[in-house]
Amino acid sequence: MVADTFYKIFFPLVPELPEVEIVRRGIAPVIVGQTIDDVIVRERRLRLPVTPQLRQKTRGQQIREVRRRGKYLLIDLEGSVLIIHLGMSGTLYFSPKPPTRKHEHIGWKIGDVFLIYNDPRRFGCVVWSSSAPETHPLLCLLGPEPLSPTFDGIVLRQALKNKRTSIKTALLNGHIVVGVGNIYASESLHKASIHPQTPAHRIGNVRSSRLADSIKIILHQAIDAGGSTIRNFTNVEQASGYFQVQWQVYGRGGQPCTCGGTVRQFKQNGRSTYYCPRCQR
DNA sequence: AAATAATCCTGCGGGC
DNA sequence: TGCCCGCAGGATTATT
Repeated sequence: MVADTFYKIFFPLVPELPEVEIVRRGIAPVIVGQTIDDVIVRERRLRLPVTPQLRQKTRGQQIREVRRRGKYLLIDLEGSVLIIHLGMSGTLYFSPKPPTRKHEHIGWKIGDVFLIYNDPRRFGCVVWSSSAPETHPLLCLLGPEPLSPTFDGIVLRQALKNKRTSIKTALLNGHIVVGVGNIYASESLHKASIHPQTPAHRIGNVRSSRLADSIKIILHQAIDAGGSTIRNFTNVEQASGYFQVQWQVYGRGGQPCTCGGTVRQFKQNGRSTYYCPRCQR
């Protein structure tokens, strides 16, 4: 039973893999095994239009499992699946009331609570699919999971060796690896001491191995920081510790790096990149 | 064919 | 105080 107060998980960051994983861990224990009693759709104009099937095909369905693929959340039903992406401003949280507030686009009535999809910028999507999510157009071309044991320096080097674009741009494209967005790309490259403008094919075996390890460590740290404070999504106060995560370079232009250098900011493909010119080569 | 630019959208903060 | 502008970025589409 969720308390009758309005609780909302708010991420100050754009949801990347760790944030989606934390959402997954937060909602799974509450909804797995439960039945979707009803679906309220208030706004269909998301990145992909919300279809009538989202309500028609899922009412009365039991929730079997909650999985994650990259930045996509997968809610398995009985022979079908909900594919949810939080875009840049999406949040999922529980409320005792149906969705009525601004940007509360979708609400699932599950037992005595509502799971609310809130997304001010509407860059996210909520899709119902009757086929296996792995074959869905949204997911079928995605690269490897960075936290999978099969993702390592060898795999990364192989994927980078024919790419002439910069390593930072390569990390963001979803084909080399999934789940790494603008923030964790900068952080991972800093940890691996790699300059963000390095051509991808110039990253050899040694640095590929270091980068793969760095990505895993950075993502795990973020998940642990959130996961250790957000036990479930019924108490927003417990989330405060998550906000205290300190990035090494992201958002710190002009400030000192731990190496004694000064963090710099510049644009790559319209996206802000942060790095330290002293320790990243 | 691959790399880059434009696009969607709202909230927020700076400047005046 | 309020308005305008720029900025923020995930993923798709269009263009070079």
